[in-house]
Amino acid sequence: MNKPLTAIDNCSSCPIRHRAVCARCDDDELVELNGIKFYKSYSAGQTIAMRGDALDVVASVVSGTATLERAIEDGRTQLVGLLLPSDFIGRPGRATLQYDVTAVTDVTLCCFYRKPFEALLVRIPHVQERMLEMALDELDAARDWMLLLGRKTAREKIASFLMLIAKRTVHPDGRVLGNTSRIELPISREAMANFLGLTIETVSRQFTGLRKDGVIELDGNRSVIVPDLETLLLESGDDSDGGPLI
Amino acid sequence: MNKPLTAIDNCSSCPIRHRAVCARCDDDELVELNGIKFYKSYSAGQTIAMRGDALDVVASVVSGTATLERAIEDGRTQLVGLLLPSDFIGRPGRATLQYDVTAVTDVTLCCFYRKPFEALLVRIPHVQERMLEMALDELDAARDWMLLLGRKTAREKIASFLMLIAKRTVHPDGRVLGNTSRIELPISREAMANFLGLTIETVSRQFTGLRKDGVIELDGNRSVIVPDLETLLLESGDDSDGGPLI
DNA sequence: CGACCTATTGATACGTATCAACCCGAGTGG
DNA sequence: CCACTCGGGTTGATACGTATCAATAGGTCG
Repeated sequence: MNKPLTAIDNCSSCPIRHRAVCARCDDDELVELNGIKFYKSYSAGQTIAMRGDALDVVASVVSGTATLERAIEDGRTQLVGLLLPSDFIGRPGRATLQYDVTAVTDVTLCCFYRKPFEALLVRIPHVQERMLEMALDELDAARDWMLLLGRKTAREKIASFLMLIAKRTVHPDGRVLGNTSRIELPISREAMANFLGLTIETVSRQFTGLRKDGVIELDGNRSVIVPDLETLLLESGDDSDGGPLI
Repeated sequence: MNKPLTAIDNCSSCPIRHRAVCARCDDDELVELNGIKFYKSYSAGQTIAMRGDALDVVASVVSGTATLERAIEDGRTQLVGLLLPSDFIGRPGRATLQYDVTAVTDVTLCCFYRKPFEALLVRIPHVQERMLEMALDELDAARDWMLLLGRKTAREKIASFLMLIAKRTVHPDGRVLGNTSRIELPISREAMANFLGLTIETVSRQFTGLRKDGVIELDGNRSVIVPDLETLLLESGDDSDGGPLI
């Protein structure tokens, strides 16, 4: 499913070249990054790292989907990040990982050892600028997610989640709204439940409810057809005047 | 209640000198910051800025408490940030504000016009480094908050909130746990409810419950005495092995 | 003193969790 | 080729936690 590594071992042909931490780098800087990067792949279901692990490596997601989650002892789990291609894993300046990272599909990472990467942050301001921009974007996303978790109903949560995936998936230059669209769900019902602060049963019931009301159609477990994205947006409880998210 | 502006108009005597965006600056850089900063004060209850406003100014909280919140049309509101001294308001590179910002106590801000501040970010890497560090800290805090909102019970939410305030309030060098402590609540029951994804009535009931169980004592509406912080920590549902947050 | 705001307490409703059964497609092995 | 099992998903009955609606209490200010 993933491109073989050989196809992307040169940064200039990398699929996340223009969205990841390296987005602003010029050719010279890219050469430097290229020199210290290495790829690592994980198969679906595999644990990439666990809370408390030493954080020796930071990485960008090149392909596939991973999750960031936080758990309490009694088993309750909250997904706190959905890592899609171009998203960054790990944090410069911190020695241990705060969250569990899991590959939900086959995943390929573009990795850097943390120490040299930190040194590089200082030398190449373009990387640091992009890191800051990405961190602030994630912060905004996290805050929207807090509104969802704290104040939205189960149905609104599901609709919001579908909109989120639709937005992240669609061509960055393309329009999103106003027409039929197929949404490929990157995660299972259980992961969705953990993302939305719900149980798997409630997630399932809300899918059924939205289907019966004609808002969505289901095509297998991992694919949703949305006849009218505007209707779905209304169900999500989000302001229409929210401004462009990407 | 606040120090008069004249007492802090020199950066070197500023109370947030070592925690705000300027924390890593040397004396020369401080002079440059000093040259373009200006103070602005708001009284308790005042709106500092609203969602959609042009973001011409960015600022650090010097004293007082402000909130960042997100609302949906029907009145549901979620607090997405609690801004205490040294916290930063606004985002370089973005032209409009995403959240409503309100002063909950009298607040003094150290302001910069956004454009010159952005230029300064490029010139003074120390500021950008610190901005990145602070953004990542906030991201971690937001993720912890997502766990709270999505998975914790009302009682755990209240206990977690009290622990959060205790941690932010205590002397940065001082120990927190193991002894009696008085926590001054910076916000009203309503704001707490909006922070925790609860109603004001539930917040009140949980306070009563924790009081009846001897976990806390109430001294007026804005002050909580905690006989044993360890007990409160247990009530919060957080792992004890969570590592130091600050 | 009365008006008002914030917080508390009470009665009840409602949404989601919980517990349990069932369905379905994919492997797997006889 | 079919029976079996297994994991993920759906559906149903019921329980429980928190929201909602309503009344009361306490403090502050005019």
